[in-house]
Amino acid sequence: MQYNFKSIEKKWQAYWSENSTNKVVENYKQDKFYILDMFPYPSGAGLHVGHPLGYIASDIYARFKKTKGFNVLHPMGYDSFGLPTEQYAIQTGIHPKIATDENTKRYRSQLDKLGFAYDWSREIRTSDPNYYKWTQWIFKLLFNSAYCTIQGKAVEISDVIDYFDSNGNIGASYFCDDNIEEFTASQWKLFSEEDKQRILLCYRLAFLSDTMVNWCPKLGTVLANDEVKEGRSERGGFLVEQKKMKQWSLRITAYADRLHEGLNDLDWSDSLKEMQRNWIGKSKGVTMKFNTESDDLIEVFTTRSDTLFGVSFLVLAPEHELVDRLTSDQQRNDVDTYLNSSRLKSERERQSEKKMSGVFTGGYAYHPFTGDKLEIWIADYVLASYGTGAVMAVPCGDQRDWLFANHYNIDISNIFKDVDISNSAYEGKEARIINSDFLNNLSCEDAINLSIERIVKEGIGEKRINYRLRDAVFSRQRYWGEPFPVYYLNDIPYLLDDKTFVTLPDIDKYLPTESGEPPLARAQKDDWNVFKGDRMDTNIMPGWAGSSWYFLRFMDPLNDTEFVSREKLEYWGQVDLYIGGAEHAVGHLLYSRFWTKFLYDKGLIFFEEPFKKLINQGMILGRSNFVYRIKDSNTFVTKSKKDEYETISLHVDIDFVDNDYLDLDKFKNWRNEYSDAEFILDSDGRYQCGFEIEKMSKSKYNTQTPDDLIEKYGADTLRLYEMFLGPLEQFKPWDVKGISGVHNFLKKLWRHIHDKDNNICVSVDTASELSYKSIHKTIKKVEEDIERHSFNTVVSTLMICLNELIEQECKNQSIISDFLILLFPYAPHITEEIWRELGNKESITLASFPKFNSKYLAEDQISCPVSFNGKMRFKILLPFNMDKNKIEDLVMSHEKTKKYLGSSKPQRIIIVPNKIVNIVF
RNA sequence: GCCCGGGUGGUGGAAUUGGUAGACACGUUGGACUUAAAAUCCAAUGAGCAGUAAUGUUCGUACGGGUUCAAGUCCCGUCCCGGGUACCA
Repeated sequence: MQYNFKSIEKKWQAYWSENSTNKVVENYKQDKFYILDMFPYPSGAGLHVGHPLGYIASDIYARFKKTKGFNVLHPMGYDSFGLPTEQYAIQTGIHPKIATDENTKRYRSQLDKLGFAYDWSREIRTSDPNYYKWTQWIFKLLFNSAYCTIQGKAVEISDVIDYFDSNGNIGASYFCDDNIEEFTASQWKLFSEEDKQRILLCYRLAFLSDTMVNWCPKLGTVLANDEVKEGRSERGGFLVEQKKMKQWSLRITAYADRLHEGLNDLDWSDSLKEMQRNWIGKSKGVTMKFNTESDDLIEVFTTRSDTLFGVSFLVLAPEHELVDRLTSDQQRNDVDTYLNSSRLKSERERQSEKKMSGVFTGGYAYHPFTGDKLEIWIADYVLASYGTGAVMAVPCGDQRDWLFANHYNIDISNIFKDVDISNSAYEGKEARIINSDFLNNLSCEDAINLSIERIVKEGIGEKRINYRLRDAVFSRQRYWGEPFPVYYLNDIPYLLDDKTFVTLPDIDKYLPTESGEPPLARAQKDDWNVFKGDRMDTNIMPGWAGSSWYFLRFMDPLNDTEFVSREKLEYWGQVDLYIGGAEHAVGHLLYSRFWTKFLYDKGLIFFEEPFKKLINQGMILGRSNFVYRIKDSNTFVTKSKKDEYETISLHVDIDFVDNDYLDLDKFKNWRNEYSDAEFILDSDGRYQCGFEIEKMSKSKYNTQTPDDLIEKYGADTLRLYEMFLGPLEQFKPWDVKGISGVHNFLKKLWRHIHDKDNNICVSVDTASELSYKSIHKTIKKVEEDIERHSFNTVVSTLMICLNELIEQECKNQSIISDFLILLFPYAPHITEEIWRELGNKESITLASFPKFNSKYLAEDQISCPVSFNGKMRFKILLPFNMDKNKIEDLVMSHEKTKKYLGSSKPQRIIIVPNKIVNIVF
């Protein structure tokens, strides 16, 4: 009998489950470590080999931290609200709850087979009413809060009321809002209750407003900006259009600056932080007011106030509020035509159009410094929703302005020294400024500073920071999500009281109503667990609502009176390590940070950032195989001969292919149409398939489930192999070719310490010096590598160590035990089995990491002199026990060294064991 | 266009601070064991040149330069691949 992974893995998985080995209990005296995976959306397709990659890494790190003495929280749950399940419900009529239950069951069994050490008693599902009632609770907090720009934090809505009672809101930008009405304190007091509510709605962090939204007709819902990729829905790939609708939004823009600044201290990858920075899009600049002929003020925003004297005209967005007043009678017709045509264009069409288009209003403005008369144009390359919706056009310094000026024959003046702008604008920042009055001869940076100073001093404008980030649309017109704890009276939204939450009502059909209302409008009065006012809110929250705070709930998932208890919150704190895919860079990861900062403001949690360290695991790509069918025939030709024919390439299931060679019988049996297929083969009688690396997908027949591989090699092998594939962060194609290598490693380990009858055979005699060297070298390297999350190199290190122990015929029990503990995080089943065979009563999960002893760590290598500088210092890598004369000889005999030293002798030699050494001459 | 990554044998990848490039594994080839297969074990394996051989020697980390006694690693320029993002003023 050899290494029987099937029975071993089954046995220990059952044991761990029966004995709740992985249950985590708060131990306030022990150091904690919180490690989290991005919880999965339980789709119908189940897991493929790409999914567990991050889970394996986190499991390894969690187990490792446990052997290092930490109390490790490593929970798992499901992000179980979402679109695909609902689409499935529409097609089949099956309630999303039932489909979700089935899918999670399947996920669970797949995860269990991999031997993960999750504490399943803490499992949460976002679609569980006991969970989402707390999501609703946070929504209520957001609704009852506003953002005070002076204090720089969220405040109670009652603070806003107090402020209005004594100050009104004239002039002050004391709170973040989207209100345009101004009123005095006395006017405020005279408003009706309804009017007050309507105004307050403009100040709440969760607010209802008419906004341009991304409407996806095919999905029948609105989408957030991060759910739209290149004008299409991220899920489904349907066209998305712009539409004005009354929607819930969250005022994330209030937090733009804190979200931007907070990135600096996070231990996240640079690329990911950069993505968030770009998404927030912070730009520092200045606003400037231009007087017009008609005595209006046009306010523009610019980051390049140094180019102030290069302005040749102004451009307004078509939606700008002054367009109508500025248009002259002669131009009225042209302007109306242009406005109509641009209104008909979707955002996408506007953006895809490369040609500049615009129209002259007939109006003029005056340059605030030169007094020059500037034409005012309208063009849709200026966006109404960014900055002030108007720009000062500097054709010599901005390519868009240059193209526009060129197209409409507007003069282009040059303010850059020694720069040719006849073919394009100069967008660099190196040139000196000329033709610019008080900015002449300054560098770009100095000119920006001086110009801002003057602009502010003369009262023409003020410093301003703009953000690209927009408020997050928070409602969806779908069914399978969190309902809002909101009812309406006279079309004004009111919250349900503190203790009341809405459970998702059952409905007969999951489609929108005939009148176009969301599916929840199908629910009759009695279908709701609570019904107040004229009507209930029939929107649901977006997919990211539940996932924006789930890491908090894991600390205390069963708490019925609080979202999480203070005590547990204080103990577990921030997530120390978060592992997941980079596709959530500007969605989930930004929203979680936003909610965390908000809850921090409310004094409910004690940290401002949710995830201290983040690792993005790279996607595992599939390797698809192709066969080549000769056109209009049922004959398939091998790869090497395909160019001799006119062929169509077809995806073929990778199960029928071994090492790119097709199993002809399996292929023929795949589908009826192939049963009498004919083949043109290679000279060796085989059919070779083509291949391509693509995303794993069912339709490409290139998915590989973990289940098949576990069946064939066992979970321990799969875990080791997924790590062995390469660096965690890297995108890599899945390829099973190498799996036999790690499987052999486990078999070798088994054989090394078992005899022919499969009995454990180790020795208690003292091992050789060499063997201690091997194991201690390995202990050191494994610890360092796991700590720096280099999970792939650990596997090699362990393989080398085992090879050495085998060669040394070392079966020393304590060395083997140490080795098992090192291997345990990667391969928990086989190590647990051997651990018990060695006579240990307790599970290996309770073992502690072996202590490394530096006395076994001498280097054997000698390298040549390595460094030379003017002071005649040399660096040399050598064993620390080598004597000085020998070193001297070594140095003196080295060819290149001789060249520099001639015959002089070293004066002093400084030796640092095992390190590079300085030799002073 | 802009911003981030990255480019190392036939393949996946090592090389942690500039210090023997190619660890470890796959694959391939040859051999042992076997009636045979599977399994296992041993050996060779970056390229070129010289040699019967041990061995010696030159080239070699996308390309071209540079710094250094020493460069896969640092600097400058070019090319290619991947990701993000875009009329954001």
